[in-house]
Amino acid sequence: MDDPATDTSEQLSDADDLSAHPLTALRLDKHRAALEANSYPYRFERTHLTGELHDQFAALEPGTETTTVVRVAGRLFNVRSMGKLTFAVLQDVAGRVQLFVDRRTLGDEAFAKFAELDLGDWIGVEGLVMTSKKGELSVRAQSVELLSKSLRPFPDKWHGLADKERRYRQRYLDLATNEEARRIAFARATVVRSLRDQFHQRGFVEVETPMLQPEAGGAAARPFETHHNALGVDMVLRIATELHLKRLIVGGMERVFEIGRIFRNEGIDATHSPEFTTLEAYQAFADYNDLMVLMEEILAAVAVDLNGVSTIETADGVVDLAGPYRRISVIDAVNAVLDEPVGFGTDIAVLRAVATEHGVDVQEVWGHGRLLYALFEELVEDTLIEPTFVIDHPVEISPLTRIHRSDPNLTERFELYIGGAEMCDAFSELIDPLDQRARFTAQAEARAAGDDEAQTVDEDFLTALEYGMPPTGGLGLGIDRLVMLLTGQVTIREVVLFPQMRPTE
RNA sequence: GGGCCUGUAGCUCAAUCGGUAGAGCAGCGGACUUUUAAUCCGGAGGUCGUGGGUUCGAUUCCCACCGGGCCCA
Repeated sequence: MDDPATDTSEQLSDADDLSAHPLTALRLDKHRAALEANSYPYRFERTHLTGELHDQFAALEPGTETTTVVRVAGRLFNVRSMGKLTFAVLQDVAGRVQLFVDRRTLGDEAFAKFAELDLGDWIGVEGLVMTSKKGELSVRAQSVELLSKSLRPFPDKWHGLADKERRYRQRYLDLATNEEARRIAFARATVVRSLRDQFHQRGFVEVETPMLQPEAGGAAARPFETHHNALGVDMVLRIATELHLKRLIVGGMERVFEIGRIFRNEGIDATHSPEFTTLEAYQAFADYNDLMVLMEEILAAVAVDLNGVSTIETADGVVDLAGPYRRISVIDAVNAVLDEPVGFGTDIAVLRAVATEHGVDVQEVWGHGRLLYALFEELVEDTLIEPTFVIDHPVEISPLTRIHRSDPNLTERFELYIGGAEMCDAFSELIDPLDQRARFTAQAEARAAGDDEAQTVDEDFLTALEYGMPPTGGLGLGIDRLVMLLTGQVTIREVVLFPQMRPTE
């Protein structure tokens, strides 16, 4: 055998799993025979997706034969042989359709070849549209082509693949066998497209900013570290897109947004992935009040695009994404559940005691702002099921946010909570370079004191601000969490196609 | 980082209070031209995650390790 494409003799040894295992050895033999016969087509001309067939022929009565010839392609599943008649299921991206494989129609030779097919094989079928006696829409096969062989046995036809580890590591099997996996994957794509449409419609320009950066900024998180060989410098993967998008506002782009992956070097759990996707958007001449309205409009539109309605079923009940959403300040939210009200006027020792009493792990360096916000996280966050804007965060925890126009202890910031989870973080952006430098310096001091998530001084960003940034509203939206909410999933791994797992071996 | 649970046939799962394991589906052989997880008959399929320890004997008990899940910090 001179043709390398058909010489498989040295590509798999007898000791190889596929050759050695009885469940795969026969499939492998059939594959080698097909290679030698050079019988695999390079393409298949399809006339209908299965979904299109069901739409077009929904009205056929049971027991109808038509003269309409169609060509469908997909994976073969669920073969039921009656002897001289075989029923099978063909699955494509749109769904499934039954194949009516009748020996008289197909011919003895082709019928025998059909029996050689294995579950999971990719096939192309030409045949006549019909319905069975029970009314099942079917394609009466006139010719069948094996397009690609599946060498490995598929998971259980009824239970599918249930083992979570394998569902994540081998998502292709999950997608091939579990309808829910497909639903979520396509729902995510719909959500992203819908968000993109919404921002485009409002005059926002989609941009891309660096993932590789000399220093991480724009959020409180530890970065992944890497190295650029040619430049000979250490670099980090971005932890936010914020500081570059603001540079574009300085440059006069006025309305920009970016949908992209960011990376944070932290633990993995049901709601945290080391790489996740955010949408950040910045609008010149707008403040945080404008962005709250924008969020209400956009989230309702996305929900409708995906599900047809603005309401969502969650584990905690039905929530409606149609605005307006409730608004409550961080301090009011905390005081709504405390017996004695607290605030910036509260003695710091008393505030620490209250925080400790409610389970906060208080650190010595924390001021009023951080203590108040810690109380919010401890007492309130989980309880916010209906969409709620939590607004006016303390300056201490908001180093990139403009001071509140009516209270110097606070900033003009909001977080949007839905179903007990934070979806969105937004603010009237800090545009004064002098104040921004002071905030960065305070962050650097916290970092020096041991807070390794505190930010560093970004001189390049400060230089940009020194050229003048217009008043701007900016927001960040967690795409993964939004998809979780909209698809009813409780773990982020279910809405990420290939979640990070510990490598095997 | 702490706690709990988990790994058995290709897949989904049982069982053994310590005596080397079963079912359904898939696969293999056979019957069957209207099935819908087809049905019926027959046979086949396992280093019980890995490595130690205890024991006459370990899939089971103990320890460590490698994966995974849930809860907490």
